[in-house]
Amino acid sequence: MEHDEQAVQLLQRSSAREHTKPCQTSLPRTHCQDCSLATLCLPNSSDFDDGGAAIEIVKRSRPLKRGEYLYRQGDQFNCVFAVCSGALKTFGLSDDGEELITGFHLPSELVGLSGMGSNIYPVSALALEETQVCRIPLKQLDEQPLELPYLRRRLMRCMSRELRDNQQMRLLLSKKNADERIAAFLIDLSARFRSRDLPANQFRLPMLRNEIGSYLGLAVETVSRVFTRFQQMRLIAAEGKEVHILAPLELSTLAGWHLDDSPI
Amino acid sequence: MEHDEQAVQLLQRSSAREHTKPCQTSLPRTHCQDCSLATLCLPNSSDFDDGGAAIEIVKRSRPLKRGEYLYRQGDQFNCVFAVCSGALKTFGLSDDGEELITGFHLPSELVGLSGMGSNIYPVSALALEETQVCRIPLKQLDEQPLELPYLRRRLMRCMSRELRDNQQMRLLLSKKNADERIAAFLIDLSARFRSRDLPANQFRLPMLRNEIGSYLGLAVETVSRVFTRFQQMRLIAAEGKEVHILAPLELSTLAGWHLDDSPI
DNA sequence: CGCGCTCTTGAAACTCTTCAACCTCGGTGG
DNA sequence: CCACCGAGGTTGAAGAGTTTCAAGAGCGCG
Repeated sequence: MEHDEQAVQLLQRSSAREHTKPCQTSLPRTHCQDCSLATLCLPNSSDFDDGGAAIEIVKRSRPLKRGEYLYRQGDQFNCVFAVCSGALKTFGLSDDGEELITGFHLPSELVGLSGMGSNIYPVSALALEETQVCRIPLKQLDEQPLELPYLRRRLMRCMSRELRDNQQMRLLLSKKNADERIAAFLIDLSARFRSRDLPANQFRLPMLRNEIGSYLGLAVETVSRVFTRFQQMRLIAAEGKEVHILAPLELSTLAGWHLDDSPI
Repeated sequence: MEHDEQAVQLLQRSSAREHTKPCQTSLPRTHCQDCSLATLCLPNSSDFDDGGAAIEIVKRSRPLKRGEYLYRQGDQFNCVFAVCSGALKTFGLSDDGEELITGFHLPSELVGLSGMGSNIYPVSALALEETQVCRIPLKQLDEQPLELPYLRRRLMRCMSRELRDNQQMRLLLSKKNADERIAAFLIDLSARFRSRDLPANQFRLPMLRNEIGSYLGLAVETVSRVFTRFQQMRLIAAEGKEVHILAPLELSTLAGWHLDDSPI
């Protein structure tokens, strides 16, 4: 597992007209405009009053292998990342060295926002599978005020969104039992797949059972038991990481989302 | 309990030279410069490159009485608030109508950030005691990009801070037992009092036991039992809401903060 | 092929919640 | 002035849910 600076080695991005020779890693030159996630990663493209400036500073990194770090807890904060493909987890370490997962990040989602206000990343980010990200270099927003109103707003909105998600997770962790937590977790994942126009009721979990447990504040064994119980109840069909949601409505009811389901 | 719009009735702020006649509510005219919390609420005043513009838009509201709402869950997002005096709690409602507390807000701290990216406040904010706030009208940061770099940065930093605090709370809720939660809660409060140059080891809790429980994901009875146990262990002395921390170090150890204690 | 990791399952142990009772205190009204 | 009342707080005992410990099955990979 390499460290951030090596791991995220940036490509030289070719400008629109300029034709550069292929670099060693032979990665595709990319533009946000070409990206299949553009509408998700940069929503409201009508809002593009930066004249393309925002896009110019976003660069795609070389792919991360499974188990590779995007950044580590304590690293100097450089930039925020948008996931292009694959999946990441962010986590910190507890006193006894146990890994405590704070989030999973799928394509079209941003990673690293929590480091924004300070000099360092407060958690580590690691690839759960072959993963590609786009790097949004911000240095310190403090020292170098962004002159890109569009991107700034987008970041603001994402942070606010993450704040609300976090609060909802806190409610989940304080008040919900194991069944409700797993149900909510599956429904949440389902919605995130749907937002990418992927099958919402049939997907592959990018994380292990024990990672689900760490995220939801449950022991692995409990996660496993709940999965088994859900299958007996015909709510889901699961085979390893492959999951079919058989009864989405019942599952949603079980999850019992209440505060604000609507992401606005 | 009144609604936001009535509750937060703004004063006309007098300009520096202009002498206006007292208004009916006879509240003191205030400036950020005069505020005892200025260095906390607006840290790094050397950084004041807005030429005072940021300060101009901040207005102090009339005091809220205990039990009065600052805003309600679902209200349209108008502004962020800085607490001047008193204390607030923010909370949502669960399916069964139970109140779920997401945070306590003491003087010098901001309230309402989680509504920033959307049109509405995702939680309610209510005064735990006589409370005064300063209103920072932002409308929608989206539509009306702030031209106040200093204030914008301050908000950014606060959101990021809140993100990290939230993640730490999630760790607390997933992994810590009742003793550890209460210890962490007291240590956190202690630090927040200290940052205002108030006694860090002797303070009055602005919230009820059941509110502590709601915040920490514990039953009231559990909170009460832990308080009793801590007193038997001579970690604290508590009489109602009045708390003395007798053994700050032991309490910190018990709390076992690990991820990032340093607020940067 | 076997080793290790993941996942599953069972039984015991433990923590926290729930239910119920009681206490204290401050406010209110007789 | 005192009794009453309700809210907040404390304490005990029973019960539920989850963790922990232990063992075994499945599976991929060197």
